[in-house]
Amino acid sequence: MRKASDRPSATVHEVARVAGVSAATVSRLLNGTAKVSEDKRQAIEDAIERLNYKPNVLAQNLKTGSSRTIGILTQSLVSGYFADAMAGVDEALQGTGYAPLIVSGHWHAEEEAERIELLIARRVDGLVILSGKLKDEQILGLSEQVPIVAFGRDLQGPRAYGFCLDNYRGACDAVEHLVAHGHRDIAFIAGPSDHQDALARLAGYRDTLAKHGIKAQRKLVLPGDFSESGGLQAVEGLLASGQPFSAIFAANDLTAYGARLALYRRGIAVPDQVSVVGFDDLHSSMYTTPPLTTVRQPLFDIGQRLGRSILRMIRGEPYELEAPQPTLMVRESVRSI
Amino acid sequence: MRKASDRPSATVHEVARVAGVSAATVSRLLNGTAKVSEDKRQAIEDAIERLNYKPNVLAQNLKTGSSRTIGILTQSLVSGYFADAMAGVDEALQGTGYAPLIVSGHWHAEEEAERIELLIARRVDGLVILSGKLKDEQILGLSEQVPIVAFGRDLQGPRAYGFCLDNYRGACDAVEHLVAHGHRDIAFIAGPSDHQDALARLAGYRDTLAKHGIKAQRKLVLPGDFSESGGLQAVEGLLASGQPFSAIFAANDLTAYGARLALYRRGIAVPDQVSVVGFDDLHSSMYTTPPLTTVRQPLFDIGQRLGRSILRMIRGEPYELEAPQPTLMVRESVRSI
DNA sequence: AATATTCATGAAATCGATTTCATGATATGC
DNA sequence: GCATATCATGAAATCGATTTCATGAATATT
Repeated sequence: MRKASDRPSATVHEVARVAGVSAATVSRLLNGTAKVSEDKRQAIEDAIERLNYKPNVLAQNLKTGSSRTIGILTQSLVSGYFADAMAGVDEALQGTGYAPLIVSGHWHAEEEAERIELLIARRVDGLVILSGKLKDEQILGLSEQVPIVAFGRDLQGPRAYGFCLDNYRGACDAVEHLVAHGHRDIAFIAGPSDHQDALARLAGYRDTLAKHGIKAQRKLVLPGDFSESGGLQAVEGLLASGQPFSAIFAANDLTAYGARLALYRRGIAVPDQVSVVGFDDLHSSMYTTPPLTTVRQPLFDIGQRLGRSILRMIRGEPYELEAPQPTLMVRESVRSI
Repeated sequence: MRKASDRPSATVHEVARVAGVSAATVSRLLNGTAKVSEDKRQAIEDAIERLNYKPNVLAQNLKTGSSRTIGILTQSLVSGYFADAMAGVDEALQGTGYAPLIVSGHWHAEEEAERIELLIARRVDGLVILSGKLKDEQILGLSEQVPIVAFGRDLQGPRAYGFCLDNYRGACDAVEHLVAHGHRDIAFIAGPSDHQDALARLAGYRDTLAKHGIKAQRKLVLPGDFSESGGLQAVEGLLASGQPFSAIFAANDLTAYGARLALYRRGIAVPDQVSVVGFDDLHSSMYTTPPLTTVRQPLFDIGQRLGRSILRMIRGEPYELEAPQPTLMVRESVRSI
């Protein structure tokens, strides 16, 4: 089914020769840069058809100085959290002629800087940064070379713009929910102490307890690391400490999964004996047993906004600025006492 | 902290002028294409340092006709299954100068073909295909334009090579495990009926039952679609049918999650009343309650092999051919009866 | 009808590297 | 000591598009 003409790699010049015009005219027609007469248009289109001409993107890139590529810096390729955001960016890029170039920094500032260097060397037209450990000034500096939008940091510069989800508010909502269900001995499994989001969630937890006149128990705040094993260990520690508690607020869903498993292992029923609330709303949280009540981050939506914004920024158009809001997804892991 | 010389975009010619040599010599030094005398080497390196010269990748791409890019066709950007494989490919590409360009076909042949077209237009040097609905002949055809390695299909061509995991064997192992634990009424929740892997798993299920002289009950084979909701509905249907069963083998982990939730909703304990086995071994399967016994596909490893193989193929070197084996991960969702 | 504009078009320059080809300078062989 | 082979090097061509600039034709203006 393969016509001889299927062989690609005809050039503008060949097309021009066959159509009896100059290469300039072909280019003009293709890019709509200038009007070309009807008869030549026809001739050129015929030639293109006949030769199965496809412009050489590499040559276009060189000439225009742009790779029609958007760099995405994520922190993990296997995290459902980041995957959602990346899918959003991808969606926003669909049909625009831009393709995403994805690299991972693995939560390591040096590696991030290195990967971004690579992206810039490849002449990405814009950069989407998802969280990470780079300092704001570094990003601002980088933005002199390439426009940047970021999630997970508050940035504002001529060519850099970043926003955070309101983690504090999300945490408040979660704890309010537990308090409203009669819980007062609420444990919190924290995230990494050098992580902005984790800190905001901790603050929301503390302030909400205080607001309701609940004394904060030191022993109820457990260290964690945003991973399942961290959650598991935290709960094992909590159980071992003998400190009474009726609910757990985990700094993220993975932590909640681990906590859930630790309770299961000890034969403690969720939510009948202990209630659990997470943060993030990963896909799988809808299908845990029981389905997890958690604070939703609309990551796909965030990704889309980032994608649209970076395109706007590249084109010099104004871009949107409102940060999305977290919402509490009430499912089945919390019970009134 | 930004020196004036930090401004990039010096060219070979500027470097050549500053170093008092020709552009050709600079290129030769940088690529090691030919020997250059010690004094010139020194001069060139000084000039590069002084001008903060970075080769323009876009120009290199045009001249060499390669983009130093590997296309990855996945079926979903948010699936933990594919994410693992992509991470493996990424890992294999690390430090080789090749970057991955990821597109998703969403299990839709036309979309796959379209995206691949895009990748080829971008002059990817190689293509990694993860599963999908394209026909083998289509892939073979594509491989005339670009070397291809694929997972999830058996391919063998001059510039195309694909392998599958032994899904049949994995399914046999799973069912053997259940039988060995005394189960005879084993339900199977299938995958999409147009999916090669799903069919192989079904065959493994049937054959293993037969091998043990267990009569296959039609009502014990439920339709599914590789998703949680499919698993949930399947079990609801099974329960409604009144057909007795003591174990469920789900065609993949997501299905198992859904099945698990359906049982939970009816107050049926896993594994005490019903045992469950999955397939894939997603990360989260280690932290479900109970942790899921499942057949592991070493997807990261597979991704690495794919990445290494495509690089080899591009360079014209011989590449590895052995397919990886599935292994049963025994955890806590199966109990003897 | 004569001049001023507008307009479509092609030739050639350009983007920034790599590579061929020619050349003059060494090194080697007899 | 002369011819030949080897070698480092630079000038120029090349990859395949886009874009500037010049030009002659067509149209508008008075």
